[in-house]
Amino acid sequence: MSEQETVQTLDPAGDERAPGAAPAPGEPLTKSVANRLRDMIAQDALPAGQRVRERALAEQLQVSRTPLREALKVLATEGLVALYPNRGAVVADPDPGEVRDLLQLLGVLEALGGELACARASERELGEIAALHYEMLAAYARKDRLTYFKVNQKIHKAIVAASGNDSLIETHQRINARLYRVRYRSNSRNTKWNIAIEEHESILAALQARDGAALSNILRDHLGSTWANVSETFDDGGAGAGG
Amino acid sequence: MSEQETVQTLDPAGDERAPGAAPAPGEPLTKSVANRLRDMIAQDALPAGQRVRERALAEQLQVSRTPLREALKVLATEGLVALYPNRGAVVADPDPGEVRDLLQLLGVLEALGGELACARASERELGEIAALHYEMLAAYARKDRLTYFKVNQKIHKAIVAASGNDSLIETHQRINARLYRVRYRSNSRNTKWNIAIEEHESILAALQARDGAALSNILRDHLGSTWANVSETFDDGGAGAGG
DNA sequence: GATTCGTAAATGGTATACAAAATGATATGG
DNA sequence: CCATATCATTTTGTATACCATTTACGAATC
Repeated sequence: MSEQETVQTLDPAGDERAPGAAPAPGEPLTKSVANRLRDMIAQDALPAGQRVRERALAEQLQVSRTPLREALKVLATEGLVALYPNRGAVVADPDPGEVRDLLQLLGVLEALGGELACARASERELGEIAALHYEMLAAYARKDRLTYFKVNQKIHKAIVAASGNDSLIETHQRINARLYRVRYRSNSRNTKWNIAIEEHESILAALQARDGAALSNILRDHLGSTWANVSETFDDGGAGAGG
Repeated sequence: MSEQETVQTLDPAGDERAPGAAPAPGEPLTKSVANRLRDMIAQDALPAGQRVRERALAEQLQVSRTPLREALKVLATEGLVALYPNRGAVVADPDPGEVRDLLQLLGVLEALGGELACARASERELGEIAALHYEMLAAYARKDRLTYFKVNQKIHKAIVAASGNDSLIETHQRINARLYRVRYRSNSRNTKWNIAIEEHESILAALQARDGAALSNILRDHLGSTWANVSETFDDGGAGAGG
């Protein structure tokens, strides 16, 4: 049997999906709950380090414990929560070392994505990335940190998406999700904003020149400077994730 | 902060764990079932493309449907099975394009692992990798393909483990698991065995010289030739070229 | 004879109930 | 006043029951 139809990956984690309770028809509750939990973690509705009470959360989400527990197992596999036997789930709270490791990993993923994108991206995809780049510059000119952050994420996602390597795209999305909260926090205190902008100019240039080797190196270094910013937030404010 | 204790990652997928029904005390059934399913998939007890019947499998494993379903959700997140809404689970059966993508991804993961290993591995770790290397040569001399395959896997795993980057180690393990079956099959028909051996000599040399840049490049190319072997096992001869 | 519609069996999705373990409080003894 | 042990409550783990959807099979019709 070779029916392929619409496969349920249980983890699309697409761009902007409607928050709240938007139940797609015929969609398993587990998937819907997993998506909602990811959003809640990303926007600190479920703060890092906080214990997750199944019954309370299930009631809040208007579902039974069964799909919630299945979703938690998925989130645990993705590294967004940690499971302790007989003691439930805790929202993941990566320490500096873990964040550094994740950024290092994300670096090589984006490096590969950029290299493949240079070789395989369509002109239309390159144009869209360029458009996002200028959107980002606009946000920078307005000192609109929130918009900058979101568009910045879109750019990196678009570059990897242009690689055409689905496994890479999914892995990148997953690692990125684990860093979302930390990077969001770091973004609001980023003191080296201009450096990031300069690097992005190089990124766009290499991409438009389809210089895969150059783009690959830039992207790795780019996340190196991201680490420089993020690590600062661990020094001063970050310590006690007040729980 | 800092109760770390024994965190349940739900996916250690350690080396050789006892097959059959080895119930660890106090271990959640979901985790145990997930491990058993991974083994069953790896050794074709659950053939690729086969539909998974929940009730039958649950009875076979002597558990109820609940932990089995939770385990299937985890395996789906790992890409080992695909879930179709209201139509159940199917063991993943990657097509050539997907295998090529996964190998490309695995390549950059091992490249990073090798680079970090050169910088951070202890002498003891290097010694163990060298020992495995000679074990592999022994299996090659005996034309013992099964032992060769297993030791080969151990070597690559050990290199990445020596990187010290836990997130990288876990991601590598996960991508590798998705390729295990295909590579196992390809191993039994590998016609370029000597080339792989030569490459492994270079790998060991670069590692012992702690030449991270060199090892990084070799490991990427190494999986390129792995693709050359694997693609032969697909009847149509493989679509598209490697990297 | 092929196709389509209807019905029945089977399968997956969700909720609930029960059992085991852990956490927290309280009381008691030092 | 503090430490410890015991007990009640809470919470997780697992199994089972119920419902919705899908799928297979057969009959009727074109």
